Amino acid sequence: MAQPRLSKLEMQVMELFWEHGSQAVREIQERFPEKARPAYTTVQTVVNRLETKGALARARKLGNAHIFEPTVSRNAAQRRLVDEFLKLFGGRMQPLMSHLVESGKLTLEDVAEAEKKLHELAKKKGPRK
Amino acid sequence: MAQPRLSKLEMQVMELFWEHGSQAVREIQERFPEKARPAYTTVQTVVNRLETKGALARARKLGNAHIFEPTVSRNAAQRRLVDEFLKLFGGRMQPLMSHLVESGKLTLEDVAEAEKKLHELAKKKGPRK
DNA sequence: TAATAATTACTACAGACGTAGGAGTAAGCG
DNA sequence: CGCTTACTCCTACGTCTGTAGTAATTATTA
Repeated sequence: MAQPRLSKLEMQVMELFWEHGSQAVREIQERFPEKARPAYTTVQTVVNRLETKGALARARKLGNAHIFEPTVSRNAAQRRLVDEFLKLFGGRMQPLMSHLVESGKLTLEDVAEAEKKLHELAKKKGPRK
Repeated sequence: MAQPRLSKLEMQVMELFWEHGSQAVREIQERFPEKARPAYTTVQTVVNRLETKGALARARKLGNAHIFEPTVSRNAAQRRLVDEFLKLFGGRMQPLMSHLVESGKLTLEDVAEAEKKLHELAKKKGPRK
């Protein structure tokens, strides 16, 4: 498997790595909002699983603690999620977009931004037939 | 819980209900593409779970078979998924849109469509400050 | 109505996840 | 060099999902 699927909590942990770089389990754990902070060993388990999945690697040791570093990019991981998610909609964008619009999450700026990107991409790749 | 989360397979089954209306387990099963058709009892299990979750209900009997009918709308279920999915992105649309664009799933038509919807919505709700 | 076919009901099970406890071990401190 | 603290390693466990078998029951039909 290229990149195995990452679960919700695993993504949250990865997010902390992408945002703050290499760090130890303790640091990760303490970055969780106090109100919803998992036990140290819970974070540890997740980190271990991420290591097994090849999303994190041990970079070095600091004292007796392992410092982990991300080995997949946020981009790759998110892409993976988006692809999978789209399948739930039968790959059809229309319903997805509708929901985004109706829920108020998608703004005109977002749309404009997307349009710009699309045009750039079209230019780079060459206009299709 | 308003609508409990529906899994991938559960969504696939629901999709068949939304598309074809009330039907029996056997029909559902046979609608799966032959190449990836789960065992009859697998479908049955999923249908039962959907019933428990309140997404399907027994409408009537035909012979000794139960005819199930959907009790949640496709719209509501999809909305649920979209909301949950967005959380994985910290609610930020930008990365999501980027991926959609880059994967080539989002077309200019989709964007135009979204824009139109946004304008309609703005009109209906009244222009904000 | 007795045999046959189709359905339902119940049970099972493995893998992924969230969650975490406990034992063992290494590090630093006094 | 013991003591205390922090961290790792291993194990566990309940829930959800995908998957499906078997037994019991109901229809159907010859």
